[in-house]
Amino acid sequence: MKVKTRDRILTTSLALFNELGEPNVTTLLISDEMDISPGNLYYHFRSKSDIIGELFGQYTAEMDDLLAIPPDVEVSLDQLGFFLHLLFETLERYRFLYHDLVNIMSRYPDLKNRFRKILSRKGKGFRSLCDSLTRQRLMSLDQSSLDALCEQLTLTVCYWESFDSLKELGNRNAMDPARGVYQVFYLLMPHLTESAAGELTVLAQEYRR
Amino acid sequence: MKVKTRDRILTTSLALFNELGEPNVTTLLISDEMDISPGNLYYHFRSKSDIIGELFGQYTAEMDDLLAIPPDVEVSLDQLGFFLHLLFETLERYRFLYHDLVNIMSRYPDLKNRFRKILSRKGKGFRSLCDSLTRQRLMSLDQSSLDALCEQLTLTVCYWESFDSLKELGNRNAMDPARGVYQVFYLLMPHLTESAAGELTVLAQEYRR
DNA sequence: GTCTATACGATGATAGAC
DNA sequence: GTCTATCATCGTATAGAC
Repeated sequence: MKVKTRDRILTTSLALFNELGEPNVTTLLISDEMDISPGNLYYHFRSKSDIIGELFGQYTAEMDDLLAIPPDVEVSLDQLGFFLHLLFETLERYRFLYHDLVNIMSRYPDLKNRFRKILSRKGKGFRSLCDSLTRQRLMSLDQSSLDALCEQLTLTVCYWESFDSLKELGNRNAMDPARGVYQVFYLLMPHLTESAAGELTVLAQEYRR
Repeated sequence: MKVKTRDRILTTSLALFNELGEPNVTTLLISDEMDISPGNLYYHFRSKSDIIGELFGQYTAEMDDLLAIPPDVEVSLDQLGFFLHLLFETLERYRFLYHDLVNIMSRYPDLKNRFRKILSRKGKGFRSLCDSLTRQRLMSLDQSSLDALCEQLTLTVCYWESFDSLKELGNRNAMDPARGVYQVFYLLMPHLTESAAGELTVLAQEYRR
């Protein structure tokens, strides 16, 4: 069973975008990498922005799936770690989007609002998770602190990969979702009750590299 | 006394880069905006990357100045707020650098190492400040938490502006350094002693918008 | 120092045969 | 569906006159 060319274009583009940065990837490079002709690529996609739009659609779909957290959910710290790991893994797979955000958004303007929607969904997801921890009396926060924390969590998941890969340039450690989970754990730590914080410290060691 | 053309090129470029994103600003647009010819621009700068390199030099110089924090410094919370405000203000003035980081770094490769140097300098600066707070018994942290906190502070100052302007797209609130200060205050809050946290809460209100 | 004119290369995209 | 041309455009950069 052969993989459809259209899908191969998407996966190849994604890989190249992540590796080289979207602006450095020409339609010629994509078709070259796939051993097809540029004309063939343009048979499947009307333009380069269409490819990006479709990849963004995939990203959105995966994120929506991940962030569909019921407001009455009860998460354990273990489950939280698992969730975060999945989240960082997904963000890493579409990391090119955040590497040249302004450039990408300015060339494909409809992406702006779609980006903002995802952003607010991330914030709401974290809110649900924090609420859950609060209900379980693992965490205790006043309103302002909670707002600031969720904001901070959202910022961190969005930009952690960019930050980390800049710091670890060419390092083998780079691009391990676990590093992100570890960092977020330490963001939550100071707001947890003593026993929960102890548990999370132990858990954090498993994510440490 | 006339401002030198060379300097006007730099300030005009900076303004346009910040407003439109560096990849969207052509040398023609710069010279057009200044009412000079493209040839004239190329008389003063050998290439577009030279302009970016020089702007990056300015950014580095201002940052180095700001981050030259003596290890034995004693800062009050007030002074800390003032420092953060200056820091965010400077980062905002050179925000284009972080808006398309990968793209910029890939086209002007020598910037990579210079970026990393600044990054590590930021981390060390925050370390000195935290050490000062610790010495004054305003803050208390184990080693792992301190590392994670400084990492988090560095990430936040680098990407806060990008994050905030994405969230507040076209909003008037956007691009006020005070918002960044407020956010960083809440990052420090949970690690402070009760009285210091109270003081910082009050101070944070002044930065609230 | 500043201008006009232009070369050059790269890239997104199309036309038409197979 | 896929290929081989080929176009049109744009952006950087240079040459040479004033």
